[in-house]
Amino acid sequence: MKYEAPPITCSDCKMRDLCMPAGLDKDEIDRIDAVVGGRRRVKRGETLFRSGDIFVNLYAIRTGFFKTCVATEDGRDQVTGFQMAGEIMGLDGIVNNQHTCDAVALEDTEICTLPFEKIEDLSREMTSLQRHVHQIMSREIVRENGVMLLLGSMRSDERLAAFLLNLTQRMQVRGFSSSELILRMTREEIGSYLGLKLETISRTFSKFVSDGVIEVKQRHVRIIDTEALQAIVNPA
Amino acid sequence: MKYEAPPITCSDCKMRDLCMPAGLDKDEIDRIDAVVGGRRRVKRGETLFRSGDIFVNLYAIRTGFFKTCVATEDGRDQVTGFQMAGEIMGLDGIVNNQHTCDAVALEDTEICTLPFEKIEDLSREMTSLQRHVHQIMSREIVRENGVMLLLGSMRSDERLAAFLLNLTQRMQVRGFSSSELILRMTREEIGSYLGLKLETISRTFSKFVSDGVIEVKQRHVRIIDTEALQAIVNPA
DNA sequence: ATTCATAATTAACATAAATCAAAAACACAG
DNA sequence: CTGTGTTTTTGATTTATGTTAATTATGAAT
Repeated sequence: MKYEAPPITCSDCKMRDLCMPAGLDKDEIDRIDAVVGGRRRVKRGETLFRSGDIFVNLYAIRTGFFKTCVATEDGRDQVTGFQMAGEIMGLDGIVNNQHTCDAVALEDTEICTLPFEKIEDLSREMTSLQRHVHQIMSREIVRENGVMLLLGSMRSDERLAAFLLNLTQRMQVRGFSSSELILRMTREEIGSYLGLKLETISRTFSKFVSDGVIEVKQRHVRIIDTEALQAIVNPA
Repeated sequence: MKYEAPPITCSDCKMRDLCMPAGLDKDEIDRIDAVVGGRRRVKRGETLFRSGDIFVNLYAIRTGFFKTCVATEDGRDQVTGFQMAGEIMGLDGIVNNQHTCDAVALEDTEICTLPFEKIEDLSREMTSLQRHVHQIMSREIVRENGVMLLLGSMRSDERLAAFLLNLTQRMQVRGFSSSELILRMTREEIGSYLGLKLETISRTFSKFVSDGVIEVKQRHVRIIDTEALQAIVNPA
């Protein structure tokens, strides 16, 4: 089957340092490898899980970009995050055995399925894994705290600058350029995440361009002046 | 010492159902009791932990109300939550062994100290505790998703209505009236949490009063028409 | 009781961002 | 290459919320 993901193991995976605990020995890696339920592709626009689905697995992204969104009953929705390779999705489902958000692929992706019960079983035996699971969840809590700060007390230009810096930082950790950026999401999705309308995103991009802080060509963004962006986020 | 908290154990604690796993036998309760590091009072205005503090403990609230806030470098800050009896604080500290928010008592409180290493040790042996810790963290993630939805896509009256309903629901779980409410926080703190200014909170309260939805006398709020509040949050 | 500090209300006015609208740029199927 | 739908940009206008300011309530301290 041409579209099956290659049968790669965690030991071979370049994202290992991001989604697994650091400093494991060979045996420990194999034990984690054994709980990974499967790897599969999710194509652009497809949904990995959606609100209301029974929770069984966490998912690690091997390649590609996702968004997660929550919705009100009357149909408004809110992007709650953009996830990239090495990040874990599905933590929202643990508390009530049911997902409370949708995870949608923003480009063709490959994901690893992590049956949560098995993760729990193994993390009772492996302190490093237990610690890692706790850290992943805590990291998500801290991230969301930051988004609350952004949504609750920043202006539109501060929000967009913070967003761009966050993306480049995460890309840099993954070995990509910290000044060159290809956005996987629309202006509307960025706006939803930042609590703004797409027109405001577009206008703010234009303003940054005319101020010489970035260059924008479609979804391709080049950061010209990182310090200026930082100064926008954090006016001295 | 008059101001020492009484040496109450989890077995005696009325909040047990909220902060502990359900359905434990006597022995299991005792084992959890043994890891609780201590109980102490934190008075109104005092800080339980603050951003930058080394993370050692989680804290369970026995009585009283807290707020948590994060801050930008340039001094703006954002209330990220209001916590009440039975809720757990400090999860933000796990990921980097350092707290990233401040926890401030909004009235005189009693808290239980939960040394996190001991929690981790015990939860490797007690599946129910392990599961419980995961649920608490996941619940916090889901809560913050909800706040993001509120901050990112609701109007001021919708935000305040949602806030009031959330508070009454949580009070009701604790055996209090679902229509009678004493706010422990100022208008400014509510505003910070909801991404609004205190004047907007005050105006919106006044509007709700003149619409006959609530009665407000200082920090005392009486919900007259719950359905109307729900309709504001979720316009059909 | 009186004073002082903090909190809350209310009004008038300013502004950032939303809304409405139109055009341009682009992606892609045929 | 051509037509069609989506995404993006930009401008004109409106509006929700912020800002400023003055007044009143409340509670704590003496």
